[in-house]
Amino acid sequence: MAFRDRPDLIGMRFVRFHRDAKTTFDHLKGLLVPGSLPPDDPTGSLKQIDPTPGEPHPAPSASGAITLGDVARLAGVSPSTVSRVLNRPELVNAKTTEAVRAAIAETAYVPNLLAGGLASKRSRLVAAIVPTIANSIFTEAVEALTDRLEEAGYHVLLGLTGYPATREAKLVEAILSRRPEGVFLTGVNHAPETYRRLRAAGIPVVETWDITDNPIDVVIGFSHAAVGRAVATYLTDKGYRRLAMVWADDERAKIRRQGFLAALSEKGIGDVRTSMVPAPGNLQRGREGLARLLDEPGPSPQAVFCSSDALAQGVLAEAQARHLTIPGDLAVIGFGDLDLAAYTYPALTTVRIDRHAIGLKAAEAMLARIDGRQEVERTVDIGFRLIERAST
Amino acid sequence: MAFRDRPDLIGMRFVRFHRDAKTTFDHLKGLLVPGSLPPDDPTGSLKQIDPTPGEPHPAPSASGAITLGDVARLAGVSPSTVSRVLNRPELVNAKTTEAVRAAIAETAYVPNLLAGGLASKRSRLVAAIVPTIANSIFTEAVEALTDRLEEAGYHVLLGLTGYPATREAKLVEAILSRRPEGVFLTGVNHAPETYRRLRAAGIPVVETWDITDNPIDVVIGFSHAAVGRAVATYLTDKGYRRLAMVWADDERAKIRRQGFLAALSEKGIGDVRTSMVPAPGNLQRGREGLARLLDEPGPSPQAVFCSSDALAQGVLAEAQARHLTIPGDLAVIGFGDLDLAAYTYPALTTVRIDRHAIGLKAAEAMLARIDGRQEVERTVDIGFRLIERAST
DNA sequence: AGTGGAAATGAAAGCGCTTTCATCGCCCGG
DNA sequence: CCGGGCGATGAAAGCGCTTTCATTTCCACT
Repeated sequence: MAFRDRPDLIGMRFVRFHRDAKTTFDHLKGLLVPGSLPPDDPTGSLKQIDPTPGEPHPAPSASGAITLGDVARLAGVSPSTVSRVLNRPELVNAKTTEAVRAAIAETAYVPNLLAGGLASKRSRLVAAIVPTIANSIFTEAVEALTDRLEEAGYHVLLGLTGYPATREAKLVEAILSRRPEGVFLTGVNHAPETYRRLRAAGIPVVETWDITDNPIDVVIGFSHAAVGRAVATYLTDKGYRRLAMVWADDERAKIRRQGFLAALSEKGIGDVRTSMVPAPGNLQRGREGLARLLDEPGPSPQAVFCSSDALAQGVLAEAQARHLTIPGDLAVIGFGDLDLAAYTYPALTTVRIDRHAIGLKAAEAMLARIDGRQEVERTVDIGFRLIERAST
Repeated sequence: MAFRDRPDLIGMRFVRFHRDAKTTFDHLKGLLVPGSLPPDDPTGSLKQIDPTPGEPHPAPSASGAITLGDVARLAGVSPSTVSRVLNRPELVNAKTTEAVRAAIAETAYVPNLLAGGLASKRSRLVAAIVPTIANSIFTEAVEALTDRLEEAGYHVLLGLTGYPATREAKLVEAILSRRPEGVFLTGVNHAPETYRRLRAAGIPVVETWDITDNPIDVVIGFSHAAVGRAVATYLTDKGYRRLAMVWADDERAKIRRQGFLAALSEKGIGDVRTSMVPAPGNLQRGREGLARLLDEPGPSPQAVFCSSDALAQGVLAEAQARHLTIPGDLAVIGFGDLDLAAYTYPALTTVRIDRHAIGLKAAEAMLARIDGRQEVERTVDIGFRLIERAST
């Protein structure tokens, strides 16, 4: 209470300005580029190799950075040999390899993958394009993708499209100029322009988090309509009749909702109220969503289906704030099976998606494609599982 | 109950194999490279420009992809002019620009930034190195960084070091070969090797999530010790005496803990039990942590300080499961002010960090450095705020 | 009409690698 | 003792851009 007025408990902000020479790198231009020797060692061994006229190997790079040519001269071999040591060591004699490695260590050489990628036409880069990573269901897939590709010597370029994916088309265009060797996409609906560019790029494209019979290349996901139907069946089998939804209507949630409503109407349940909230769903919006539902006139629902676990958590919180017992007064079911779902109180019934598998399989599919392997599953349904817990 | 045995509610897995020609890209090698014409248009207008002997501009690229030279020939200008249109349009006559843009559109030209970066020594790449992004406190900073840098024409390379940051050194090494123009790092403690390489790279380096007087370059964060002290003061001022901790002891949490304990012992409170759990903290570990604390013999704590909100959420859940009233039986305070903290039941008292600001300021600092701007704040303490809610 | 200077463009030399192709020893079998 | 073949290495030609520097063009003014 009075605490908010206690400035001593508030972290102090302090900021320092340094205006000395170390503050910018201007004075180091062309000197402290990657791999160069420390400035306090102007007589480093490299400099002592005087590139006399007739010297067979390349002169030191003009820019001052250590290049593969510098390493080659120090090791007394040709640049091609250094390149081989780095990329195809099995082609090089053990003694030579050793000499080259010593030269690399001595010069603190850092290869330039921009140059390497240009020459070899292999960027060893993969783009991951997702709506958001902030407390999102996508992060685990991106993390699995990154980890697996890292092992294989690839790096991941992160592209964030926002929710809804308004920036996707421009992002894909921009990122293709990096010549990625693969693209990880979220969802299966993309701008026509995006399709064109991606097909023209001729690289593996993995669409995820949904399923389609007509993928650009590979799709790894599951049927959102089937999720909706499964939840409908589950809730009606449990005897719930007055149903409602708290829903953040992103593209894929929309399909879950349609599946849910279609299955319900087959069972003669037609009056399902939906409390729509903006995507992405979070705890706050879940609370607000349920509040709106309960404050409206009409019979109160027996069960609420939420488009995400985050929303469901909010629904749980709001229900508790209103002293409703769960599932007695209100049953709640979420979607996603976030880590927390098993540990909310009461534990949350939800739909589990193997998010890690999506990222991992995407990585494997890309690597297989890049290897030119013939048999790649084009449509992978990783399925889902309804996890029953205490909230229903 | 019986539901787990209802296979019809379980998402079916299905997998299809396609073995037709479209399954791999082998047959397209050198054809469908980025920017090439669609294969069903073999008489594309480009092909009709017969590169007769004496043709002043470059012949079509051997690899088949559309290059800047192809665009130049079609537009009837030199490659340098096309390059200018793309990078410094203010230097080019309006009519010429128009002709070049038309040629770019017609050829669906996609610039090659590997080549551009090599020639200009500007990769327009920034590396973001964080322990994890899976439901983590770091994602918002990475997202803000990515968004801001995207605007400026940069892309972000994502590097995941794991928890603890065992892979950081190797990751930094690998990623420097991409010649990033800046590096975003988590924490202020790094391997000596990492320091060396980063300094040698001569690029802006922003360390985050902590503070130090001796940053590699720029540090943007806050004092974890001060957080610990502030929480200690707050809890004791509220009258709590029997205190405990549920703690995931990562590098920075360790410092918060020390600050907390030091401030308490100054107040004569020395017997603070800590329930340690593995990092990263999550809801499950929070529950387990509190359970261990309560099941041990001895007086039960009046208040628990958790190293993260995720953990605090678990503590809340476990307390509820045990029918403890909060804060009457047990007060709970977290750290991080995740979105959900305001909406748990009861709402969680916690410490707010402006995560978004960390990413944004990091981006701004890098861009300022890259621009060669002189005055860059080397040490930025973004502070923190203790947010009092219902759980204490 | 002539001229100076700015604006616009082109020529050419790389950026730092990879990769093909050629060359050079060297060992083994005949 | 000689030729074939293989393992190991080097020479050189790019990869597709950017960026000086030089040249041409175009005006505004005298």
